[in-house]
Amino acid sequence: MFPYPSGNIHMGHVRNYVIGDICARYHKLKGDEVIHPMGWDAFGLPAENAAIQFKTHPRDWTLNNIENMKSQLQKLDLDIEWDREFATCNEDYYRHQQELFIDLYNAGLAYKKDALVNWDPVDQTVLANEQVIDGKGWRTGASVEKKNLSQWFFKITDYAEELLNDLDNLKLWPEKVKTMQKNWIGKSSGAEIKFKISGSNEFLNIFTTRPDTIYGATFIGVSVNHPLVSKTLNNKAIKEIKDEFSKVDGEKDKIGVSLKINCLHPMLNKEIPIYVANFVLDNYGEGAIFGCPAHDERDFEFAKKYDLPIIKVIDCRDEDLPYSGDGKIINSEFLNGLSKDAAINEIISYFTRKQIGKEKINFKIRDWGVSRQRYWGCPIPVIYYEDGSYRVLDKSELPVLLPYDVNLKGKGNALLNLDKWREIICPKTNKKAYRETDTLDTFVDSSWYYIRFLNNKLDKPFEIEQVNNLLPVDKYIGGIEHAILHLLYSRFFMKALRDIYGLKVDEPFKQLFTQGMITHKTYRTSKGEWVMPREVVIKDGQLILEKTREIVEEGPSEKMSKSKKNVIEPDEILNSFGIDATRIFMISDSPPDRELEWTDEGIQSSKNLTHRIERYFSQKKTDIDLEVEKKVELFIYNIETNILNFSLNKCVADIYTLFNYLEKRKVYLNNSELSSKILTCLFPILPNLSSLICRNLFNISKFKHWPDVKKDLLYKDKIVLPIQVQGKLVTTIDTKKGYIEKDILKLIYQLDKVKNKIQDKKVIKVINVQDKIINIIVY
RNA sequence: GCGCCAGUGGCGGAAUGGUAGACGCGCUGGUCUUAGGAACCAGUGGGCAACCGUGGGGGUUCGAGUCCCUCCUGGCGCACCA
Repeated sequence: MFPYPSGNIHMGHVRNYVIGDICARYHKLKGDEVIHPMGWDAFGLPAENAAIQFKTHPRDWTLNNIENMKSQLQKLDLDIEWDREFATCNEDYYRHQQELFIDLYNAGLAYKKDALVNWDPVDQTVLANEQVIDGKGWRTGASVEKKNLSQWFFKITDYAEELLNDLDNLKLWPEKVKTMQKNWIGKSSGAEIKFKISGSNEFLNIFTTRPDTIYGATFIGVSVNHPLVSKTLNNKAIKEIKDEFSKVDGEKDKIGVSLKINCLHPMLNKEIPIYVANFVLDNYGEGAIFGCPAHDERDFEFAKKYDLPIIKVIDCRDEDLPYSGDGKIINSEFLNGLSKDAAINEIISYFTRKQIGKEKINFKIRDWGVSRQRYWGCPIPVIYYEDGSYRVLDKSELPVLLPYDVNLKGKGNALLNLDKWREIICPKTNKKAYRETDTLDTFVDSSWYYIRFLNNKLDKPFEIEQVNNLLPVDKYIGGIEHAILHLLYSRFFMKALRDIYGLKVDEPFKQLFTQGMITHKTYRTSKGEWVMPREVVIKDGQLILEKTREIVEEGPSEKMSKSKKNVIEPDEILNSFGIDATRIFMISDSPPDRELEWTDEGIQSSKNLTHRIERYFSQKKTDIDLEVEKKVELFIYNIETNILNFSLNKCVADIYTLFNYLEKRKVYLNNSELSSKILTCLFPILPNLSSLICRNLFNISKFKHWPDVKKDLLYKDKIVLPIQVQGKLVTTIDTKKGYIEKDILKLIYQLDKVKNKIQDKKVIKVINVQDKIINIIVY
């Protein structure tokens, strides 16, 4: 995943890009066509906030950071094609995005509507549902407010079913990410039922997964944001209810206020009251429910509190109420005696016949709100006329450039105050018009950047042929935090573009690898102040702060963060330990998908390994025998297998195993053919060091092809055969593959250890797994 | 509450149902010395031993860290989803 240019590369970036670089270098050596690009996710709020804080311009701040981070990345010796580089904040990227916006609009996948949206009061902008975590903005942590605003949306819900189903085809994605997306899409099937409002000709729509319990409905609950509420109550009354609701711990207490109007029960000749209830969500289903207290925990609690009738419609013991399981339907006229599923079918067909309801599949996922009320983003190519109507621009009218000269000091969106940019005369109608001042969510930028990497110079977003030939991305590496943000949006984009352009690609990323985070020990003083690990020393068995001699306490290893002062700067590490040791450490201690704890010992031993390899190859050549050759072939095989499986920690173990063997036997390969093979295999992991040694030994600077493994040399003739008695290991014997069972048993029975085990018992069975193990069963 | 993943030495971690602990860190003892952020040699799961050992308890199997059931613990995600 491409980085956000926040200022400096951090260790997480280093790990991410080293993993990818090892794969890329390996595949290049194999002769595969590899595209290994880098770019910048360069629009976004941090730039704007930083610009205000440091009195600079978001563009200058961003471009500066890019320059800095690029030079830092280059120090890592990454084999990146910098020709493909771009930043999403530059015109030559976002102008094409504006074109895609127009495509989406024309395809009916982008639309504008008034909606209740998430408002981040700190960043002063709207956020998509995916960007609100536990009711708080994902970047600011501020409590999100609900606002009714006219906003642009992308119709991701059109693809809900496909986004869900196609997860099954993503065989090379972590199960965890797929589960998260599945939960987010949130498909459930049930029915939509129309309840007639008493004394009115209007109806209230309700979604339920349990239409079989309709006869047990004794009240209606609506969300406080439901249209019926604003129609019935005045603003003051609504505000009072909201205040009331915000006072209780919404997760626990179910409270409500009667709207003092009723609904007609669709099956029974009776009226049931409508309540505004705090536990009814406005963003799920229709924002309205029917309450069936006997068979739903929440409804039960609510009914108890407000003394509403509880009518049992599924046969169960009274003490089991509320009972939400399966059972025989009772008290429900023609449904009586049916099971849950049969009753659901029966009642839905009844509703359909009577036109008071229908079968309904409901999705939790909502359309993607993409409008942001901030300056530093891609302008939305739309103009508004004075009568309030709007027009999406033609592609010929693009690009809509983001102006540079803005005043960011005022509150709100700087573009709103920039009349000379905002006001135009529409060239089509000659009428006065105003540009859209909302910009696109930065997740739009990152939803198609991998396509742009195929050709960043093209005068249109992409070439259809090229997309068909080269996508999906074979290996995509990044953190799991994007599981339902970037990774879901990109899947939607790929599918939408497929339908618009007739592409043959369904999914953007064939294999997803989620790398673990890097952690480091934390330390704090007795006052609770965080202390940098390198300022801590041990004195008389006590951890103390070197400067002030204060006693400090060691905390758990946690994700590196500036606030906890446990950050390690890549620049410093590269300067003291070099590229190769840094790369080795990034992959050595843990599997790449798990946490990696930063330790001083770890980076030091990585450095020692690089020295050791260097020393090894400077030794004079000795005789080489077949066994050495076999070990080298095994090494090639193992490294290759482990790179392909992302088991990079095992690659490091393979390196140690090989050099332990060679040095133990004092076999030195120097400039032999075997050295060349070993160095080629080291190249993806240690490009700098292996190139250097290669130049010294062979006077060539480039590695040729990845060596083909001589499979016949992997065959092991001599084996150590484990001998078990009663399934427990007793001893092992050295033998050769293909031994004759009868002959070897004679030998085995003479071994003291075996004799002692068997004693005078009778051998009743011998299990010989040829060349693997022998198990003797006695009685 | 629901879902997913994990639990193996002092630590990070290896083990297509077939010798548990590869490899590394740390530690112990030693060697060398151009005194290094070294290097090298030997050792390092527990136990004197027989033996015991992969979170607990069952099961399948000739054989289980690995498969099944169940419980416990930890992590992550979702969570009033009607």
